[in-house]
Amino acid sequence: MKIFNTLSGRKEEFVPLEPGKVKMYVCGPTVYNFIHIGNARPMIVFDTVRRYLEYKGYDVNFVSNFTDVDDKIIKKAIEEGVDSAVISERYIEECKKDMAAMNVRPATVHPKATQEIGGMLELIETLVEKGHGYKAEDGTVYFRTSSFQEYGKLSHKNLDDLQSGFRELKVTGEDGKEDPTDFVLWKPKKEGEPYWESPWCKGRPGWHIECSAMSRKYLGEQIDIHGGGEDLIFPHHENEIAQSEAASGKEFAKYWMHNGFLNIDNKKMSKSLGNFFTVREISEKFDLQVLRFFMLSAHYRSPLNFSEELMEASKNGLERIYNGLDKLRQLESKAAEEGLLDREKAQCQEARQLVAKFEAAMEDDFNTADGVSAVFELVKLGNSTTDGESSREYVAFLRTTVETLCGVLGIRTERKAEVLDQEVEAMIAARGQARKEKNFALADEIRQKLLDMGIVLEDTREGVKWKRA
RNA sequence: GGCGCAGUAGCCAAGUGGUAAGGCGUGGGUCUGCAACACCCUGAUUCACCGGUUCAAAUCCGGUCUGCGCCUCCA
Repeated sequence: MKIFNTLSGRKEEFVPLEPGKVKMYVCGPTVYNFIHIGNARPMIVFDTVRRYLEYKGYDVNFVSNFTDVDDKIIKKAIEEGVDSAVISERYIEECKKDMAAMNVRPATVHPKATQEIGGMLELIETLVEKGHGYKAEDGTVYFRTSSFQEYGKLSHKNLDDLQSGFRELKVTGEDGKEDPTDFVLWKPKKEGEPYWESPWCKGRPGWHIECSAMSRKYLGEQIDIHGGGEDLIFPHHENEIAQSEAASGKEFAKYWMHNGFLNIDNKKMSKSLGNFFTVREISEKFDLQVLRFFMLSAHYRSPLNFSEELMEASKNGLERIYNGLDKLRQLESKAAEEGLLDREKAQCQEARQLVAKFEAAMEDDFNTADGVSAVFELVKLGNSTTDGESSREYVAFLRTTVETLCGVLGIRTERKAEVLDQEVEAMIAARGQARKEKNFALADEIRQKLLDMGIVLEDTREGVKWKRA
């Protein structure tokens, strides 16, 4: 299996630190609002990575944090006149709902920054002791980037360029920093902000130290995979490496994976442009399975453009898979023949080749777009080689194969069961009766009434189907 | 200014040296009382442009044009 490693800029063969096990950490959201669809991309991408690793038999320890102390959370808390924990707890719950609807499995552990302050203080103390951190006059503790030789190795920047770049920007003069590229490990509290005691001052942790500390606590000093959005490469992940490696003296993460951005109409999503969507808003128009399927339609490292039109296309594509599966399920329940027919043996072989195609795609740096195409080909194989004569074994084989691959992608294959109320049920029955009697005028009248109520009827070979418009 | 990415059919998107996957849409057909649904079939002599390397290039090299990202909180 190959993984593109941001550290080397190349695809590398994946070799876990410990055979059969994978330790992976993914930076989670700051919970000051409903998550937006940009947050959803890494969630879906890395959930899929995790599912594939598990499909391959790895025991995956997957840790993803919630950042629940942050300026934006505090700001919102002040606006609402509540404690900041009220805000963060609220949006953690909402985020979990969205994740469930996107079929993103809960992580093995979801640590919250505010519950992990002890580990952060310990880590900062270690850094200060080793000369990698220092306290400024106002109590702020900074990381001394010049003390870490490899600073810049992830983002492929060199410290000299960074320093000259920063000097031009550095007029704000907040600093007791030794160097403009130094970053905050601990900062003093301001009036009305949540704070914790520390050897330096009452205050709260810097953002970067949170992930280093939580990763260390739950996964140890060295992990296999660290993931997040590409915008986190610098400075966040660069700083995590500096902190973790300066403290432990060991390589922090072996493979760094970064997903590309999600754009709206080819522009970066932002509130000021008015092209900002939360996952919750999207869920009002589309089942979030569609959002997941849409995100998997491109390679995770490519930028992905979001639009309603593209979502509509994904919805139709997903529907094709569901329809194929429906057909297989029906044939399976009615099959006359049990054992495999002769002609079906070759077709099973064809199906196995498509599974191999799917796996090869996923082995190649999680090429989900190619993987999805294998699923479509499997669906076509099912549609075009099965009928009432097909054996139960063949139909069941195709069905379970498609379901398994969808499972790896995290696409749910069970349609939501909806219930009709009795009145509608009765109208459909009445229309059926009218059709039997060839009273098509009445039948069409009833159909129109149902349509006005938002129920669309379809007369299929297997009987009358309905759906909501 | 520094670092980096991308340009493949109407749209989305794989493929990165051996003669263009897949999906959506379109068009045709099958089914159907009709409609709708569904399914099957259908599409690039060509991969932004110009040169070069090679028996062979969408794939490698050089250049041009266009779009985008990071360098500041950001998934």
